[in-house]
Amino acid sequence: MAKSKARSGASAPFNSRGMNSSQEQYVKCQDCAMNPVCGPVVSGGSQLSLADSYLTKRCAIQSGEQAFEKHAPLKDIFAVCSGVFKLCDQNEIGEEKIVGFRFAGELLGDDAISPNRYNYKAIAIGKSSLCKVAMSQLVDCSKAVPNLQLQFISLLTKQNYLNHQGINAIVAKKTAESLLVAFLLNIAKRINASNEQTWQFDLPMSRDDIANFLGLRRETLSRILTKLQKGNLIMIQGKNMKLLNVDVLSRLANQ
Amino acid sequence: MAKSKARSGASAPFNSRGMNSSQEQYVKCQDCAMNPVCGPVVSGGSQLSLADSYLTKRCAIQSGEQAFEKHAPLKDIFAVCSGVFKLCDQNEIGEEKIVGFRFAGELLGDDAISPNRYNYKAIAIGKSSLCKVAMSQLVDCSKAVPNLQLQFISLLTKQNYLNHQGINAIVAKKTAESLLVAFLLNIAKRINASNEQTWQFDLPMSRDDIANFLGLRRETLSRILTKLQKGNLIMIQGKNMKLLNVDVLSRLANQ
DNA sequence: AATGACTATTGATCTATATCAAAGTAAACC
DNA sequence: GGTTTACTTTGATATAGATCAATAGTCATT
Repeated sequence: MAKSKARSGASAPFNSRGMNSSQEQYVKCQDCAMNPVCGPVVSGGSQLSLADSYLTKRCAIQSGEQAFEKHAPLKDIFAVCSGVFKLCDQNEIGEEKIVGFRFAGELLGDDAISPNRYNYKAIAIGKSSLCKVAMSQLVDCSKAVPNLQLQFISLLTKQNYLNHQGINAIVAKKTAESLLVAFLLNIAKRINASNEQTWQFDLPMSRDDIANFLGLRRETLSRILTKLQKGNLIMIQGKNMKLLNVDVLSRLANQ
Repeated sequence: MAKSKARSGASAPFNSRGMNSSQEQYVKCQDCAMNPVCGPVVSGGSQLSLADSYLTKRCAIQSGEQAFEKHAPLKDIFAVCSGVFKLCDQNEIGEEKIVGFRFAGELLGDDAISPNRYNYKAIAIGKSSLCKVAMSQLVDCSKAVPNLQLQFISLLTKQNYLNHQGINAIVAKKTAESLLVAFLLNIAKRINASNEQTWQFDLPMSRDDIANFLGLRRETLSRILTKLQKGNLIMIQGKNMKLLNVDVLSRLANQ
C-alpha cells in the first residue's frame, strides 16, 4: 500500500549537512504523551500491569510508509517514538493537504475516537517508530479500572489541547511571515521538547510540506526564509535551522 | 463584568424581517451533545441517577453576557440549550479574534479540560441559555461508575471531532469565496441540526463577527455575499439567509 | 416622523501573495 | 564520477483581497 520514497533528507543515517541530526532519537517513555496508560495502574490498593494486554512497543516504520489510511476504522492509537509523521487529508480531486505533523512523544490517531475512523493518512517522514495501544482492549481494561480511564481522558484532552494550539497559531495569523515564524517557533519547541532549548534543529519535512501545511506557495515560503536570514533572525542551510533572535521572532509571530 | 449590548438583531422577540426566527428555540435533550451524561447511568444491573449531583439545567444568559472568562480555571462544562455563543480569544494588543461559534445542542468549555483553564471567552449572541456540569463532581461520580466515564469520553471526543471539522473546513480553503460558502453550509447544518434541512435560517451573528472569524475584512465579506446573491446562489436580506443552490455552493466550498 | 448610533454596502486604489518561468543545488542511482 | 531526478531559490508579472473613503440601510429612542 505505502509507496516508500527512499529519499530521506535529514533523517538519513549519514548527513553531510545538519550537525547533530540522525541516529534516530527515541523519545524517553517518561516524556511521551502515551505514558499515562503505559505503566502499572493503581486500583484499590494494588498495582495492576494491564498495559501488556493492549500495548505494542516501538514498531519501526520506514520513510514514506503510512501508519494508517484515511477513513480506515480506528483500531489502534499511536505514540510516535522516533521520527516524524505528516498527516494528510485528501480532497475530492485528490489533492493532498497536510493538516499537521507529529513528533516523537506525541499521539497519533487519537482524534479518530469519535467517528471511529482515522481522519487522515499518517505518513512517516524519515525512518520512524511507533508504540500502539489497541483501543478495544484498552476500553475493556478501563471498564474494570476507573483510574485507567481517568488517565486516558487526561491523555486525550492534553493532546487535543496541543493540536488546537497548533491550529490556532495558524488560523489567527495575518501575514505569511508571522504564520511561518509562528510555525518555526512551534516546531522548535516540539522537536526539542525533551532536551533543553537550543533553538537549533533540523527541519524534518520538505519546503513543499511546510508550504502545503501553512497554505502558502513554495516560492513565497522560500522568499520569506531568505528575508529572515538576511535580517539575521534565522540561519538556514538546507534543512538545518537556527533561530538567532527568538525575542524578535516571537514578536513577529504575533504579527 | 459582561457589558450587555441591548441590540439583539434576529434574536429579538419581535423581528420585522426573517420569518420563523425568534421565540427562543430550546434544543431537545435527546439532541444535545451533553445528553450521554445527563440521564441515569447503568452500573452493574441497576440504574443510577447521578446527574442530579453534578448537573444544573437551563440557566438563562442575556445577550452580550459571558459564560466564562478566558484563562479562568475550569469549573463547569456547558451545553448550549438555546441561542448562540461566540468564542473570543484576545491577543496581546487586546484585539479580539473569534475562534468559533457554538449553537444549541453543542458543548461549551469542554476543551478547557487539559490545561484546566478556559481557552477563550464565551459571549452570548442574543438571549441564550445553558446547562452546566460541574467537573469536579462529575469526576467524583465517574470514579465510581466506569460507564459514566466511557460516556464522558465519547461526548468529549465527539465534540472535539466537530470542532476540528469546523476548523479544517476553514484552514483548507484557498479563496475567500470558498471559505465563506463552507462557513454558510456548516452554519446551516448546525442551526437546523434537529429540524429537517431547509437551508433557510437567520444568521445570528453580525457580518463583523463572521468576517473576524473567517479572517476576512467586512468589505470583502459583503462583496462576496452580493456576488453570490447576483449569481442566484443565495438570497440574503439582513440576517435572513436562504441557500438557493446547495449543489453549486457545495462545489464552490471545495474551491 | 426625525434623530442618532450602529451596521452594512459600494467604489477606488494599493499591496501581499500567487502564478508563471527559469535557473541553481543537492541527493540518489548507475 | 557523471547523470538523472527531485528539491529549492530567484525574477517578472498578475490578481485576490486589504485598505481608505464615502454612502446607504437598519433599528431604538424620542
